[in-house]
Amino acid sequence: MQIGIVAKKIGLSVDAIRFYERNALLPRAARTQGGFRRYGESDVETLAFIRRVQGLGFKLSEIRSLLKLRGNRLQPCAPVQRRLQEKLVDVRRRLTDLHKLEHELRLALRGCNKELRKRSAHCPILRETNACKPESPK
Amino acid sequence: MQIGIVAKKIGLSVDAIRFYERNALLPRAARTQGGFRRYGESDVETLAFIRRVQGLGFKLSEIRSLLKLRGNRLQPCAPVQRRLQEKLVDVRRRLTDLHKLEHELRLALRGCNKELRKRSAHCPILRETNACKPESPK
DNA sequence: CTTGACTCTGGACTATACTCCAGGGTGTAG
DNA sequence: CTACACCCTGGAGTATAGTCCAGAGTCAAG
Repeated sequence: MQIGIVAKKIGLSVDAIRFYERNALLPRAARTQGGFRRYGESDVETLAFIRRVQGLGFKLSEIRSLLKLRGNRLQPCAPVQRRLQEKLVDVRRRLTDLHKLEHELRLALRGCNKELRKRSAHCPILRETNACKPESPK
Repeated sequence: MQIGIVAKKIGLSVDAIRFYERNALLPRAARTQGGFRRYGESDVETLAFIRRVQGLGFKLSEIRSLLKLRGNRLQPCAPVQRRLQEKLVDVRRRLTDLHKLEHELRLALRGCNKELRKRSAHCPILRETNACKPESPK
């Protein structure tokens, strides 16, 4: 298969596949005499794997390390599990942060609404008053 | 006040303040003969404002537009409210996405645990089987 | 052999919000 | 006057995950 076919099959751009090769997510593909990349089913599977774990929130550098485990003959679950666990922790931290942000935004909006009910057009966010104090995010 | 003092006061780096000036978040500061920036209280307030809304999740380009409203004599609440509302929608979308991701990760981990209970060390994530199908995140 | 679709490489570019640097000038206390 | 801390400018670098490009070559069909 040539790269365009694979790209279509997996739903990636040709450029993305070449990018993965350049960045050691894929081995250097076999070539025709003319220099065209030739792919087989196992390449397609690798790309599908990449998409799969990317969908789990892993970044390419992390995927590189997952791919090494995958290349291992006895594909050991434990290290994968550890990575999943870490990623879950990370996602939960981001969830917490976003929930806080949502809260702050709702507070700020409440401030605006209050002002509008008073028929004042002056915005409490724009005023210097600490209308909403987001505790300087580090 | 010179820039270092302001930086300390607000909790920003000197470089960040200069960066804001270069990027039109702050007006070009007044200078001494020697070319040192001189700041007054209103500059400090502007910087505090920037930090405040940055804490609400606004990016610098959005803050630039908020700063225009702030410069307006009658600081109108309505447009600010609209922006807050949009930001809230955005944050909620991100929350939804992250919740989905958390779910996927928990599913994947469950797959690993099941495998370990079977005393098999082979990882369902690493196998080509669609152990977890993240629906190609377009 | 020609045509048209496809592919090759290397490098530049995108967005974000800064940080870090060199090489030089300034301000002020002693 | 001399230190020494501070400041100036312009530009490069950081991380991420690619995209887009020019200029050239290749492949398969007709």
